[in-house]
Amino acid sequence: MYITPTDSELEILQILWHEGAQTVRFVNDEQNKHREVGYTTTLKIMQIMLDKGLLSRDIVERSHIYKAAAQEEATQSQLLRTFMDNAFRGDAASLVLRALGNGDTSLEELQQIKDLIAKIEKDGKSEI
Amino acid sequence: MYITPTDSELEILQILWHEGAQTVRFVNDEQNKHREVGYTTTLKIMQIMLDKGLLSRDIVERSHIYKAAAQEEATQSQLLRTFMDNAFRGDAASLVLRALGNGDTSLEELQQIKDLIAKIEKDGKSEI
DNA sequence: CGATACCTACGAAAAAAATCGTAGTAAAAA
DNA sequence: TTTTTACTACGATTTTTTTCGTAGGTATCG
Repeated sequence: MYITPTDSELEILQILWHEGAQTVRFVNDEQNKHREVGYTTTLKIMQIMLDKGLLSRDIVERSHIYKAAAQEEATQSQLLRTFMDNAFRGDAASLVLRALGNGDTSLEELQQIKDLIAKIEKDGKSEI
Repeated sequence: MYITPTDSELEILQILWHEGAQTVRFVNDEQNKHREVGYTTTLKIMQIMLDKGLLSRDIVERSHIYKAAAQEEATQSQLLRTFMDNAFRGDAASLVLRALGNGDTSLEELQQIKDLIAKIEKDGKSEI
C-alpha cells in the first residue's frame, strides 16, 4: 500500500526535507559529509525515487531540482509503526521508555512529552 | 562493532526471547502463524545467526535447541538508536511524541513514562 | 527389511538494494 | 572550433538478505 523508503532513500529524503528542493549535486555533497558516495549512485537512487513517487522534480537551466513528495511526518509515522512492530512487538510504551532512557533528552523536550501525556490523559485520545 | 540482526533474524529473536529456547520446528511453526515460510528457510537463517553469535544451541535427542544469545534490551536499544538516527535524525523527543500520538498507549503505560520522566528530571540522568 | 517421517547441512538461486561505469548531451572555456 | 566541464540516462555489477532444493543421516512404522 504505502511506499516505504529504503535506508538510502530515507537518507536523501532527510536532506530534502531539511534543505528544501535541491540538485543531485547538492544532495550528494551533503551525503559525502558523512560517508563516501559516488555521484551517479545518488543520481540513480533519486531517479528511482522519482519513479516511485517519493520525489518530484523541476528542470531549471538544464539541471534538475528535486523535492520530496513524501511528507516527513507521514513517512516517519509509517516507518515508526513498522519498526515498533518488528523490534518492540508493537509495544509503544517500552519503545518510549527505551528512547527516553538513553539520557539525551532535554528538559524542554521532556516538558513537551509531559504536556502530550497530560492531553492524552484528559482527552482519552489525541493527535499531534 | 555490534552485530545487528536483519529483519528476519529479528523475527526469530522475538520468538526466542518470548518463548525461550526452542527447536527450529517450533520457531518455523510460530512464523507460519503470520506468514508462509519454508522450514529450511528458518533453519538456514538460524544457522547463520548461530554463526554470527546471535544464537547458541544445545543438541538434545538429535534435535537442536536454539536460544537467543543476543540480549533483548541491548539489541532493541541498538536498533532503536540506528532507527532514530535514520528516520528522526537522532531526535528522541519527536520520535516519542510520534509514538505516543498514535493513541494506543494505556494509562498505566503513560504513568510508567511519567515516572521515568520525573526520575530523569530529578536525577538529571537515568537508567531503566 | 523397506518405506516413511524428521532432522541437519549447505550450496545455490532469487529478490532486494546499493553502487558504479560508460555513453551521451550541451554549455562554457580556451 | 576544439577541449574541458557539468550534467542526465541507464544498463550492469556487486552486495546483502531471503528463500529453497537436494542430499544425507537416523529413528520409527508397517
